[in-house]
Amino acid sequence: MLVSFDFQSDIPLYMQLRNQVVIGIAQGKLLPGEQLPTIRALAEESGINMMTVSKAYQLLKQEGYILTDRRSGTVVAPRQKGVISEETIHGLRVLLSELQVSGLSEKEVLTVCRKLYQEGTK
Amino acid sequence: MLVSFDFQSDIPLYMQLRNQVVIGIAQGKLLPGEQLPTIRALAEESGINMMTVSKAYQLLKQEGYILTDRRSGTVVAPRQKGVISEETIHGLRVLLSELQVSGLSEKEVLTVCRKLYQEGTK
Amino acid sequence: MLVSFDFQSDIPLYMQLRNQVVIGIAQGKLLPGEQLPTIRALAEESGINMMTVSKAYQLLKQEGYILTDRRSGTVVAPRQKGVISEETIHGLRVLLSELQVSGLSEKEVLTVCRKLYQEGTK
Amino acid sequence: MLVSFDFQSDIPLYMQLRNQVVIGIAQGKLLPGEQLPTIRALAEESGINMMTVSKAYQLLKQEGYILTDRRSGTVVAPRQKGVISEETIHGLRVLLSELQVSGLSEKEVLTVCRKLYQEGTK
DNA sequence: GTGGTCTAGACCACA
DNA sequence: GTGGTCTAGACCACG
Repeated sequence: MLVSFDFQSDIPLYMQLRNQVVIGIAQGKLLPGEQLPTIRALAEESGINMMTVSKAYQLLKQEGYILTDRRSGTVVAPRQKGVISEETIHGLRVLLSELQVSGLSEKEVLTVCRKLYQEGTK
Repeated sequence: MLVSFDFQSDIPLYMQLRNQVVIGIAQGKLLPGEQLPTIRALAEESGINMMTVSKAYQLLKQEGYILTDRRSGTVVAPRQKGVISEETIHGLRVLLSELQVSGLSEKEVLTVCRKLYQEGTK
Repeated sequence: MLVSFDFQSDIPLYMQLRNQVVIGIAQGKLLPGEQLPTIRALAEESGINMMTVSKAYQLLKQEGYILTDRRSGTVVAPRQKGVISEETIHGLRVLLSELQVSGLSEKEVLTVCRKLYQEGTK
Repeated sequence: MLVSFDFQSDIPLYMQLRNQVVIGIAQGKLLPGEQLPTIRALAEESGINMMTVSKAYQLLKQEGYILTDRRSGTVVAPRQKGVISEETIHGLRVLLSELQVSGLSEKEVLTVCRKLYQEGTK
């Protein structure tokens, strides 16, 4: 699991990190129970501030993606059926609208989504 | 075409407006050539500032969703096959990962996407 | 001499008209003494407001490109060595800087300028 | 890098600032990677509003001249061959036509352009 | 009456 | 301390 950052992006660094962890879990690169790097380690190796890493970890914890284990530090949470947040659905609605307005048919859009989902299964 | 804002959301107002216009175009509630409310009118009826509306309009213009005719104000741009931006794909990858980690199967995810796309066709 | 307008441009219509007349004179499509269409005629055939045409004509007159002849209406002024305005030089400096920053060498920039100048001699 | 504004000019302040930055980059007074003054600092020292500076910076960012690094603020973008915009060429055509109508020969015009380009190389 | 520009403040998210 | 966002006004260019 490698993390990388685009310092010019308009997405905050802590959110970029959070997104990479979520994608990593989906792709199976991060397995339930697997230990995440310590805040200090991750901050040092990627050149970002410890507070930024901390903020990302806190968010991920709150969203249920990771949890703090007393013995082994921060680990990936066991998979469990979670609720789909309203924000996720709303974000999806916006992005799918963008694709639709760009001229993609329903079939084409579903093909894109299937491809992206399967990327997640790799 | 009605607009509404969530003043508690962490999504900036101008982006909320931009998103509603994009969704409106996808849903056919805003037709190509149709005139959008003037900046002042929209600002007044929705209780947000003129410059905030202006910012949203400028973003939409830059993205090719609308254009301002020097004679007739701001109108919805004619539909044309556009390029899919890298950001759209990246955002989609993140959201689909969230769904996947929440335990949704490929089939279920595609069902959600189809439903949302068809909402756009209404 | 045909005029055409881009109603979506950020250049005002009266300035677009003014520019087309200047280019037309440079290209020899408008000869000294040649009569320009009346304000009303030009406005009607091109679908813009009479006030807009009037504003362009007034600007062109003030800049010495055209003059009002008592007998024949508005005509192209006789060519004469004019002063180069400070704004022209400043505008040129900005545009040449843009080309330079885009990576064009002095030779390439001069080639572009020569080509554009010779277009004017057609 | 000093900035100065002509408050009587009909060129908007944000555009005057944008132009000065472009010229500064061309002249090598602003080097790739060099940090630009913060929005607040520039606004204060030049007596214009923060939002006006912000608007100029956003335009420059969009045009690829500068970029904002989430850690180190706003810096000059690394030079790279860019595309020449259609507007630049059109603007050049207008200005060269003005020179031509003023009576400058091709040789004289190219001399002017060479001089201005080399000013940029200083 | 339209959009564009600008001001002088304020608050917040980010790092 | 940085840029991003927002407000409530104002003035102007354009058509």
